[in-house]
Amino acid sequence: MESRIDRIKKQLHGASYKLTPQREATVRVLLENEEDHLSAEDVYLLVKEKAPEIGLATVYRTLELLTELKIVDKINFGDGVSRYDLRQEGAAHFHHHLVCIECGAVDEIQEDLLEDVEAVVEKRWNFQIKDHRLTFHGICWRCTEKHAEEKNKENVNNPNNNEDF
Amino acid sequence: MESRIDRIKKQLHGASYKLTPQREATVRVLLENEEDHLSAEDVYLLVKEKAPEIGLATVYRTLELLTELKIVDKINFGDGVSRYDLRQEGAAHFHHHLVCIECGAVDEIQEDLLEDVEAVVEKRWNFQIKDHRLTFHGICWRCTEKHAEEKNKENVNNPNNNEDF
DNA sequence: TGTTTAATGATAATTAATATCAAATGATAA
DNA sequence: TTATCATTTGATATTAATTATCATTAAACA
Ligand SMILES: [Zn+2]
Ligand SMILES: [Zn+2]
Ligand SMILES: [Zn+2]
Ligand SMILES: [Zn+2]
Repeated sequence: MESRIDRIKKQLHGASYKLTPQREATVRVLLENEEDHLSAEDVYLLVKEKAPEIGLATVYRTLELLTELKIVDKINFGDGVSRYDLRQEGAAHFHHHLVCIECGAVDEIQEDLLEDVEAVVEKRWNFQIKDHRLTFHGICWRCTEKHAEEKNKENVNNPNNNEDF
Repeated sequence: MESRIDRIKKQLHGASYKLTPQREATVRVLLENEEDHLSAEDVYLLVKEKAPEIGLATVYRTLELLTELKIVDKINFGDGVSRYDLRQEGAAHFHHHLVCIECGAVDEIQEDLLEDVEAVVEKRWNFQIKDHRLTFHGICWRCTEKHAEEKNKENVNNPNNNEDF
């Protein structure tokens, strides 16, 4: 954690920015909620817990800065809100997402999976890929399991249930 | 074109909606600009040319309705605006996009390309995929060509240019 | 220490999208 | 046709996310 912050500090310095206390507090919130997909507002509320004097504008500015430096990626899942996602250290590309249309959960896929597709696109469309966004919308494993359980319960209560036939 | 509108009309009726003159005008604008990626505001301005009495709210409502019926897909390329894209008739999935980070052009990929990836995701992550969004960010072929031309010109003007060594 | 520059916080302004509601339209049945 | 009822519309108010502004503060400098 500390070493991660140190490296981010160096990245900022490399682009002649400072890691101010407000920026550090913001980065810490992102690190502590690495698996979440927080909006600027979400980050603001969490940062305020440790640094109550921080302003919303500063959070927006910090997130913008981190995006510019490719420390975080900005993504929009279709609700009108931008969300901010720490990039895996050293990752060449942004990771992928599974958005559940039933429960709203957002799961991550860290594996690349797109290598072949990107080779085709670069060649056939003569397009130099710098980054990508890949999001699947569907039903997550938790919701699928829940459905199976419910169906089970139904059949126990009513063994002659023949909806399957 | 007319037959396409007829089929959309039937889709609306099937869901017990009417194809009102306002809705038809909106659909026509989408058909006439099929390769563009119009925002609600863009659509509004274009529709007003043929149906000046239409209100912005109606355009938003129509686009929402068409999205619900999967006649159009709503997509966001990272500027804060939703854009609306006619789905290919009969297409199972939304097509992919190439967004140029230099000139802003948005090109389309109609080929699926994701079949294998989706099979892996469905199995390994136990996720039932219903739809997807795939966007590549990079440099389009036009910008690449332009760069090549510029470099050429440079070398003609200054044959001893040795920046390549 | 004074001087310059960068960063911050409060708040105003902008913008996209949604909500509200009275009026218009359209289909339906007497 | 006319009365009736639900749907749709247009104008406008409202909400919500983001950006802009600007005076103040903090940091680097020399
Ligand atoms: Zn789920
Ligand atoms: Zn993520
Ligand atoms: Zn380009
Ligand atoms: Zn498209």
